Amino acid sequence: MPELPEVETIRRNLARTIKGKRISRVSILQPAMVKREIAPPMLAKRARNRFITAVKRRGKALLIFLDSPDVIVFRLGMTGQMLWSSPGRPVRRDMHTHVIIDFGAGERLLFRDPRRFGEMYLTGKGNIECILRMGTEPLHRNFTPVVLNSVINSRVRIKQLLLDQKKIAGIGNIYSDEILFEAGIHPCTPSCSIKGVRLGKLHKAVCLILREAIACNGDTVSDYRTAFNENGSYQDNHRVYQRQGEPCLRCGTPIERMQLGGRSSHYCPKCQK
DNA sequence: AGTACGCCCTGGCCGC
DNA sequence: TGCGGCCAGGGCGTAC
Repeated sequence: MPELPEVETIRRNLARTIKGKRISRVSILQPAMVKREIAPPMLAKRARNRFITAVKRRGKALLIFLDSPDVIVFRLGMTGQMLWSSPGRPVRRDMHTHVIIDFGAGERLLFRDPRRFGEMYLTGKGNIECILRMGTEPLHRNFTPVVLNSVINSRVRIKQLLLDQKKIAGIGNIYSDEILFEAGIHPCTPSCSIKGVRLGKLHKAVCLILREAIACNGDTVSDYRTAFNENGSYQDNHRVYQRQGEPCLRCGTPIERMQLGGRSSHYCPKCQK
């Protein structure tokens, strides 16, 4: 499932391929995937003939900036993919391909999403923050232990808090489990009870795990692919995620799994207190 | 207001 | 072997 490291990998791929290019056509094959007030035909019309000035990311959202007041926002949900297709390495569209952005000369970007939890929309550049309403960017240099302390101010269990995009942007179910293991913190710990050394460890773990995952080009547990249709490799580095029953890599205790707020949570009962 | 939960969707996997 | 049913979960809407 695309979380911050996966979207960042795709962003870097697209910055190399589509930045500076002109959109010749936008084909919306599945109009239901286009959300918000601007209807699919209008979106296609407003994006047509526009140059792409930048490819950015905010949390798990991918932002394609146009040389107009508009920006195209993609949210990939659980199984969304952004696939780059060129004459040298063509990608064939299938029943799960919902949008095709053509650049001419056989170059195109495909938005695919089998489970259709993703979405696409067009909005004004000035509206982005207002629409996304996301919290702090964990890899930005202004994300400090002091900032982390200020957002973990509730009694909500830390696992659920890490998943709250309004608090910290971009962390999903895989990385929240991996971060809490790295920090040695039990997922049920009340957020506001994490102070001092433990807070420092948590801050360090957030930065470390996310950077490590980006270095791996993300985590392919199921559908995620880079924009070049390649697998990530972070799944080979899981300490706890989907390792229930297997020995903890640190102490050998079997990894446990529990439901927390409707999401599965994996942890070592001995290493995480 | 802050928190909890159900819903959307479909491929893959499990068990009979 | 085949098929029915259930599970995964990001983000939002609703309920309490």
